[in-house]
Amino acid sequence: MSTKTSSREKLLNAAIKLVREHGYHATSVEDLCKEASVSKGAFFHHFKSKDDLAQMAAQFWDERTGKMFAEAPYHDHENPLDRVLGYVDFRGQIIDGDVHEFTCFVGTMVQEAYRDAPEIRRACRDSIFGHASTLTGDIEAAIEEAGIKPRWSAESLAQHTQAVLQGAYILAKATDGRDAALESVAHLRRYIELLFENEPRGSEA
Amino acid sequence: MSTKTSSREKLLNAAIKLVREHGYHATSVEDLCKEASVSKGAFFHHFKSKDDLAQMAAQFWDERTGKMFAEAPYHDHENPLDRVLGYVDFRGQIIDGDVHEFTCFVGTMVQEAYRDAPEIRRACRDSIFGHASTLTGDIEAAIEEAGIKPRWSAESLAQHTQAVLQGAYILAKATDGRDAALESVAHLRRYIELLFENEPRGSEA
DNA sequence: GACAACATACCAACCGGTTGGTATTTCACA
DNA sequence: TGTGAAATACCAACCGGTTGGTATGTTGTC
Repeated sequence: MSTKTSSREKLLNAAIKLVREHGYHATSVEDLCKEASVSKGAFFHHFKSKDDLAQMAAQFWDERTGKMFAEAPYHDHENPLDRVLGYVDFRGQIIDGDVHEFTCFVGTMVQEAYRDAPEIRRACRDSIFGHASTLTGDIEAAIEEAGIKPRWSAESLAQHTQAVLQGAYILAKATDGRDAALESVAHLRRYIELLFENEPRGSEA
Repeated sequence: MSTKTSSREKLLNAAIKLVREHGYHATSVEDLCKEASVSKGAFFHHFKSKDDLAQMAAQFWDERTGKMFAEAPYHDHENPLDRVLGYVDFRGQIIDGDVHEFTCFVGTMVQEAYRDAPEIRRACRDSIFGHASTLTGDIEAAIEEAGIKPRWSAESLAQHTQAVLQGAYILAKATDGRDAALESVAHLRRYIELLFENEPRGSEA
């Protein structure tokens, strides 16, 4: 339990920072070592390869963001729909600062790795869809509480929230600003509100 | 008017193909030359640099897809809302084949270039938002026809459709399949339907 | 003295880009 | 219509720098 961060963790954090800024292939092993203030020897002591680091960084990101969302205040709402909408609001709140500070590490990386690095792809997929699955319980409860029989599944809506967020980040990158992203999050919130206001109640439409 | 495609155009097409498959930085100039069956000399005769090709390819993609959407059948609907929903359905229909065949070239590239290559970023932004703007007219007409006074703007909804599509492509890449993307497009369609069913009519809510 | 945790020096392959040169097309003017 | 000079289109060989990865040595700790 040393006070200073281990080399391994410094490299993991460097990967998250530099990949979000420049992308995976544009970030060299030397860039990562410089950012983490470690030698190349240390890098290859802790990781088999650059791809190995990427895979581990995806898991590290998943754990880090997992904790952050688990501790977020939106879980405190009694009403399950309020928890879902609270999640969306929370996602809007953390769209702040520079683009590379609020965009998604695994969403960025999977675009560069999905075809040529299947292990990275799977690690990113697990992070995105694992995070989405933390929403399905609340969505299911909201469906039950509203007494509706939707044609869409809770899982599908949870995954759709991730699609909207990932797409919002692309608009943010394209414009180099957060405004377009926030607009999309507002549309997502409105969609969920409409879904629970207007689905047919207690019958298959 | 020669029958064979020019070297310049072959390189542009090679860029679109290889960047969609492997990403921008993972695609080397030599890869592009091999794919286009031209020499490196020809490459640098037609383009100042790799970044220059990328910028030109973004414009080329914009023109190509612009024609494709201009000729698509959804414009034929009399009702403007049907044209908007027809557009979304059309976007769903072209999500077919391998992932790299239906994903967006400029959306992929802007993620790798937004910070270090501002000219590429701008070219990608112009393509995405220019395409979005082809929808605003129909959305405005649909608003007028429905007699609603929405809190959202036509432009904002048009841009949101692009966010959903870009995000859908990320889910497709993460899963290496189209199913999750199609689900998100279905959610987008449902959102637009709900917006025009349920907005307050003729008054500010 | 065994082992993890590094550091240094190094490598072959590859990178974007340049060079000097040639084949082909275009076009003004006799 | 013929001609020559300029512009265009292209090619193979090459360049210095960078790449991911390795080989070998050193240090601190149990």
